[in-house]
Amino acid sequence: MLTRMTIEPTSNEESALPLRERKKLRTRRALADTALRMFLEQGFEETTLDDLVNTVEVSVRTFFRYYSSKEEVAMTAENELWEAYATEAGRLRLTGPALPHLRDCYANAVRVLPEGWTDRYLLTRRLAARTPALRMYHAGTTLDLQSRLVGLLEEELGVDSGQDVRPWLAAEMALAAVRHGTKAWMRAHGDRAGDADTLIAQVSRAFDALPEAVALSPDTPAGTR
Amino acid sequence: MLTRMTIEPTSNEESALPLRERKKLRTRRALADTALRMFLEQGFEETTLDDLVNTVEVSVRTFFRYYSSKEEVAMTAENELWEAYATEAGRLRLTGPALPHLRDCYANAVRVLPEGWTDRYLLTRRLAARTPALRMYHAGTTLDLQSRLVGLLEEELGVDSGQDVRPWLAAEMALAAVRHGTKAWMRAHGDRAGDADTLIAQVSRAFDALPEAVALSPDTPAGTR
DNA sequence: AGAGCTAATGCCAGCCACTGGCACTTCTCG
DNA sequence: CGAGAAGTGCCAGTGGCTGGCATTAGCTCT
Repeated sequence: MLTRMTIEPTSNEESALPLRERKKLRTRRALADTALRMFLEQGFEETTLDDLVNTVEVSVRTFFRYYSSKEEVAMTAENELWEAYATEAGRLRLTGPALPHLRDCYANAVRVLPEGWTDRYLLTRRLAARTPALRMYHAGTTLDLQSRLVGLLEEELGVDSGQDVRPWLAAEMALAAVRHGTKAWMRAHGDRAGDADTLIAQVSRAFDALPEAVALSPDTPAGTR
Repeated sequence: MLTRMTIEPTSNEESALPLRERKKLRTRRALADTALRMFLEQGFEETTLDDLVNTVEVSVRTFFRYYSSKEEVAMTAENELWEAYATEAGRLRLTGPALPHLRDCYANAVRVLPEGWTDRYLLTRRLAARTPALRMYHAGTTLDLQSRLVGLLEEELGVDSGQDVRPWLAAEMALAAVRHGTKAWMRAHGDRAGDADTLIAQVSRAFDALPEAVALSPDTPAGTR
């Protein structure tokens, strides 16, 4: 249907793609959006894959051509963030200390994400917070990201991550800051939508708390929130 | 239970237990040992649960009364370590800086583990290193441990982990040090058995590298291995 | 020593996530 | 428009995991 489109009709958005690609994108999004909605409404375990694919009206087989697991489709929004984070981190040169750099890369990544992402992300995190299987999956996916960050640090610093634990430790710290900054962000939002700037602020705050955390001791009580 | 047993027969080992308990323990160990062996020989994915339970000669149903997943039985040795670590951390008072304290608790935990544990652990880690599903599972189980450590830090430091990210960050750092110290330990052992002291040494080294990792920067190249 | 209790096990039937193979439809491009 | 490719659906199957119930085996008490 609608074969030509030579004159570029509306040409709005990213939909200047061939028809087939647009349909794929629609299916992909329908799956992720419906999954998130259904999982939030009836629970992750309680919603079967059949429920989901029947609602979206695709076959199970097709679902698995888009997403490799039930967990993955639930965490789409987060995976988009990881993708953006890795891209940003690979794009910028490292000129100063590694952790502030990774902090800024995170901020850029969040800003790069499309309109409306923040809301989906908040919902995704809320779902994950009450679903053990998704917390597990989350922990797993950060392993990939971690390796990628180490690869970049290794390159920029000219160290060998096979010999030097520090790049690994730094990457772990960055991800820890992201995780717990995000948690603080979620806590701050009772149920109204969160905004990207607050997210960035909370995560940055967590990054900045890293040095205090290393030195954490009964003698030095006070600190950032 | 254990009504009489007044004369204490052989009384060797921990097997001064009632017969039924001893059988359970034997089944439990047979499952873990056989699983580890089979997974290493033919691969984790390639070995079905049926293979395992047929070899040990128990029913599938019984298997799941001992272990809650295929992953768990594979990682038994590591779970013993987490258990010991949490126990040690809960046992000792925190008098100085948190991270050195957690480092020492880890060392104690390793020393508390029974004879022969180190070998099983090395094999377990080797298996995990080549099995994505187990790396995922590993990442998941550390979440539990992390919460427990935070609970303890919270108590000792009198801070509210709901308001203060630092205990979370410190716990993450401790686990990061454990993970990458362990990795270094495994690298050091081509294929001969590793010993507990070297493990402790490598993990302690990683703990001590944490401050350097926070400060990691192109300007400060050198550092611990 | 034997009866009665309870814990542990085995068997069966089933759910659900996930996969390979093949036929069929739908878009694309020359 | 027609050929080839890309995407989809159906089907049958595997494997991890669970609930329910009958059966067995260790424990306890007299």
